[in-house]
Amino acid sequence: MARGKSPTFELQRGAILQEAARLFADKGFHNASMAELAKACGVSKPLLYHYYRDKEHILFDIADSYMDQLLAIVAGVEAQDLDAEPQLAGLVMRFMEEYEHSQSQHVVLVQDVKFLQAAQEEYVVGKQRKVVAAFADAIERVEPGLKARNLAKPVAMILFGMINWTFTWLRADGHFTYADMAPVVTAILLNGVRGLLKDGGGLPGATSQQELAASR
Amino acid sequence: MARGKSPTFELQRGAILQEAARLFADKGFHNASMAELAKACGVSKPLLYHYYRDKEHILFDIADSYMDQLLAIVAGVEAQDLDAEPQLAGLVMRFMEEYEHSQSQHVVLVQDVKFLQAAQEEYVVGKQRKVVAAFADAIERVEPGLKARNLAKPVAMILFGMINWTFTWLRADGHFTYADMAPVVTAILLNGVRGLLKDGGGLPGATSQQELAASR
DNA sequence: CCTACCGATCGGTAGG
DNA sequence: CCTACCGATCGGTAGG
Repeated sequence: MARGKSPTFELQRGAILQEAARLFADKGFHNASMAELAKACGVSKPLLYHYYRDKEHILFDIADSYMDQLLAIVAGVEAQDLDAEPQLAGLVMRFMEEYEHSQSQHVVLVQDVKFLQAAQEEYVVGKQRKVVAAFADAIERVEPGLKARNLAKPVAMILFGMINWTFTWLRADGHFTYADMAPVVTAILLNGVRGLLKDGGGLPGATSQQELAASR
Repeated sequence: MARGKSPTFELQRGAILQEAARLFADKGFHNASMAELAKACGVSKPLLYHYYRDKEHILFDIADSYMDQLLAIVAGVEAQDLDAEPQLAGLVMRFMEEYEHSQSQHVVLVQDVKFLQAAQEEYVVGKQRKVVAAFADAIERVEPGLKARNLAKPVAMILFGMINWTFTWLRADGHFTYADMAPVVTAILLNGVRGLLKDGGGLPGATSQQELAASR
């Protein structure tokens, strides 16, 4: 008869996951060793293999469980049935709040997911696509004219650029905080998107582009 | 008397550099082997060590020479003595044009520079800081009010987020091109920054932030 | 005594 | 849950 797992199994696993996220984010997946991870967790290297089959499964669990967190945030904001602009602002605010406390997970997601096997990578990327679709929908509600030009998704990716890039320059202990920057990002996005469809707003084919080409 | 180096030395070195950028960007610095690089270059592994002392010097040369290219673009736009908005738009346009043709170099810069020795990393980061300062100055010229709030540099980093993140979603063969997206980014930035200092623009302390906190 | 370049193998360490 | 190891592959260099 199977004895079942120790009641502390999930706790230990979670501790390993958190330490691994920190280590992989800091040193990179291939430059971080299982021996280092074992030492950081205060356990032997073979014991790590009691909780995870191999190094790649740890990477997958970091990325997959983090995507579940982000999807839960999306669902939570959508359940509030907000108007278009507060909903988009809420998504940005909630994501940046989450990012502040998940820096390691996010860095791993961005820099190491490509090292997963194709099937596992695709599984994580599928969840990422759901998040992008939710943001694109929210953007489309704010500026419905973007839909006709298929610009909702590109604008969503531009927004993700603004907030995801914060990992390279925003420090939790720095002069500016995530709470400071979330409204700035929201303002740039909302003001920026509102002006996007006007004449001279800079859309492909508008005059500003040709002026730049001429000044080359 | 020193005979000097072969006339093809610099050509060979440049070819290795380009191939290494492609390989490191694709597989990551630590997951790419010198044997693979040698094979991709069509030379023996020992011959690589004739052109570069070790693997890390290749990484440094990729990042450092790429930063020189970006600094040259900044200098070129500044030499045009444009008005504030055309100058900022020009910087964005030129950088995205460059990015389109330097995807590998840019990915290496973003994901692998942290693996350099501290002194070499700091050298590259110093050049990055010059680029950021140039963009922050251009942003400040467009919206001088940002200076008092020390927001020029954060807004510059938000802009770099928009354009640097394109590496994760813009494909040279995709539906949208860099040439399509540069004006969109410029429009979002210019419209966004213009509205940033107005009441209700979403700056730290503005009502929108408190509303979101209340709706939590 | 230089450079250019090879096949073979070095000392160490990776994941398991 | 440990010590002790493995097959393989790493970055870098030996002799010629």
